[in-house]
Amino acid sequence: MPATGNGDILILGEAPGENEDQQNTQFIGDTGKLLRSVIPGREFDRLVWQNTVRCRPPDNRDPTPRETHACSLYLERDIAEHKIKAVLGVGGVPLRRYLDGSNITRIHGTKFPVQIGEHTLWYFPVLHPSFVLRGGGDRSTAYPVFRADIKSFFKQVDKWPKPTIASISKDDVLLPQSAKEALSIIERMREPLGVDIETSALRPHLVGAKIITAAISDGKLTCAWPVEHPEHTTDWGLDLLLYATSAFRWIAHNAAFEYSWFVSSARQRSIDYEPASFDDTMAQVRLYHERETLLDLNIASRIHLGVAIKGLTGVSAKQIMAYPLADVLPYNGLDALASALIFRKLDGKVKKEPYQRILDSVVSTSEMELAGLPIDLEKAKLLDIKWADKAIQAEAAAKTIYEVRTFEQARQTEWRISAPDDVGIALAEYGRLELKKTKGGKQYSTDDQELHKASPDHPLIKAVLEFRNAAKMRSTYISPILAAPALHIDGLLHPGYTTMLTATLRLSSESPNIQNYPKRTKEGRELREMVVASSGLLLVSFDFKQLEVRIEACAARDNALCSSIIRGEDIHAIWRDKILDIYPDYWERLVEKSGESEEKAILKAGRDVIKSDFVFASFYGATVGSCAERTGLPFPIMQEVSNEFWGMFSGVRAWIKGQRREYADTGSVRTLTGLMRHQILPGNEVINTPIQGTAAAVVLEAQNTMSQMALKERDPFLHPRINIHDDLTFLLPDDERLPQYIKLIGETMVKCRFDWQIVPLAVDCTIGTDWANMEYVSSFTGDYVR
DNA sequence: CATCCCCGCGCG
DNA sequence: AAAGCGCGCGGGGATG
Repeated sequence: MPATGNGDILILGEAPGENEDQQNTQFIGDTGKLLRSVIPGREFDRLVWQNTVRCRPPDNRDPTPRETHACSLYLERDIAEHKIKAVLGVGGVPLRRYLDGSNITRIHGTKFPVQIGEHTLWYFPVLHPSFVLRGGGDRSTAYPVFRADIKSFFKQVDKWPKPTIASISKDDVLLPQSAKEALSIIERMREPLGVDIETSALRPHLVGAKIITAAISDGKLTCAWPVEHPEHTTDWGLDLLLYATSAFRWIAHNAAFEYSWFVSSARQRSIDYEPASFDDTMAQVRLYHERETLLDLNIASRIHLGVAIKGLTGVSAKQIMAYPLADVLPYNGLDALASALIFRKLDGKVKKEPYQRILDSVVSTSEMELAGLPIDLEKAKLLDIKWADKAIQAEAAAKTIYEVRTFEQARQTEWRISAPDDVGIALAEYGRLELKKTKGGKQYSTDDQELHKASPDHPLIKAVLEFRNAAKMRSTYISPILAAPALHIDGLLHPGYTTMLTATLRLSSESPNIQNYPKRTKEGRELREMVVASSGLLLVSFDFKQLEVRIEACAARDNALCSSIIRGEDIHAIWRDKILDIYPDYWERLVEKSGESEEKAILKAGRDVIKSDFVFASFYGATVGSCAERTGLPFPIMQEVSNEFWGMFSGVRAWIKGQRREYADTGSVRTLTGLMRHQILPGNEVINTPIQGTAAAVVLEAQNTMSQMALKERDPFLHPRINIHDDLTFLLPDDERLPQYIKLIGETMVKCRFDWQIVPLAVDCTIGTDWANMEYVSSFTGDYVR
């Protein structure tokens, strides 16, 4: 099938459909209609239409790579003939042809250079109209993104510079043999310097972790040298690295990694070291692309430099220790080079405020990771025994139950209490319970709620839930603490944090995830006793009060909500009390749900339920039915409460509507701090993203401020030690200085730092010798502009 | 053996 | 079809 049309822009589809095949032309039918409907009319006479594969594959399947390849010669000819300057690539099939391993839902709307035959041109991927049609056409959640990308393509295509592909080769990497030689190369470079290191382990505090090689590049000159590589250890490698990164501004792809290795290596050797100011290409890329992922240096280099940097050496980062030094050095050097070049491409092209916040968080978060947390090993051992015992008992009890014995006899296999599949089959097929199927329809649903609904006091269900709970306590929360002393050189617990991974730029924590240690039930909270203050210190937590509600109030500028906050009302407690007034029977449900017996504790648990399952849920778009199910309130009661709620907060309701409109118009949403998110978003994420993202920025700003103060004053107590989204925890001296520290931190955290703030921020301060038994000491409320 | 997904569940 | 959002982790199972 020949190309249709005449002009300098190629619309490149996947493959002809049936009608298109018969009529010998591209993009007819519904998909073509939808595509044409979003292309500005004046552009039509410059369009050339063609498909990646020129013949229709049977049954409308995706073309194979071989078929795609076979047609590429024709495509080259079309491009040369029409002097095509840019390709609007429609859907995932042509995208994968030019950017291997990428995903259209992640990369739509991003131009990158491609080499097709002799020609270098821009490729701009957009969603496929058939994907949009499947989701409901112009009512689909994908439609705003589809339309916005195509509009922006035509708006910008004539302003784009000529695409270029960086000429990079591993022969560019110089291999100095001495400190003197390396220094003379580095001194010929121009700031800022791209820097990259290869290491034997992911984190510097792990036992046996070493920097094996290092590399520096300014985009023209690049050099790489061994530090502590098994083949060759230099006595100058580390010193040179520390010198260069303290004397010159530097750039890294994920600077937190480099920062924590540099600082940690210096401190371990008692070297006085202060890193120079730095930039982070991962942060640039994260903000430039306005969506999560797309962080990988290889993809970034492919998009921004035209070269997949990792493909040039054939070294795999995951098994770096398996390669000879002669392979590692060029690999290391090219990463530094790519980082230096990407920085220069993106410098000045990302929003300053969010970018600076990420750079600051590199320091504060690295310091948090490096500092680690003291643990009580004896307590951990006791808890391990306690929960192991509970697990054994629950499993033994389950094994005697009729359904399980029948399961094992009938199937002649052992019934496994930890396999949801076995649990479902035993209950539904060898017992008489009705269980829903899971989302994929593959198994019986056996989650807590479903089992409880099926039969609240079935002995097998009780045993399974007890076992699951005990197993989770041990494997997820206790065992990482037991393992910590053998893993880390200082014997402390070092949860790791990532700063750029999440959709809203919240931090996330891993190994272990310190952000999800149990808190809501008494029994679960006991696990927090494993995290303790070292002697002479106290754990001191500062928790932002109702942070997301305050932000939604600012975003919506809702009078009722703002006034309620300014009056200092506890909105979750108020709605809990309203509900208990209307429906006193709910008390029993709260008693059962919380497992508490004291009135105060039950009220607190009730507040938490209403907070997460009604107030927050409603603010983020939950339906009345879902709120009713989650809180355990009867539907009519929930309906009544909900009506009153929205009557009161009509401003929030209007803001929610406005958010949906903004997404429909632009395919993007933004936080109050200017962080954009441009990707396919289901309706309720459109609401959640601005709120959660703004809250994350507020907390990060406080974290960064405290950390900067700690470095400036040379007072390590001021470094936050834990970040849990609305909570910063510190380890402070338990002496006469404590009140001043608390006052300083509390007042700093609630300071008004944003022009959109029309209600105050507030924090509650709690202290304890362990992380479970924290007592309230004071609150701080900040200023605000109204 | 490594890697991915599913399921379930802890936190904000 | 969508059902509040955001995370990480462990066990089981399928895949290569």
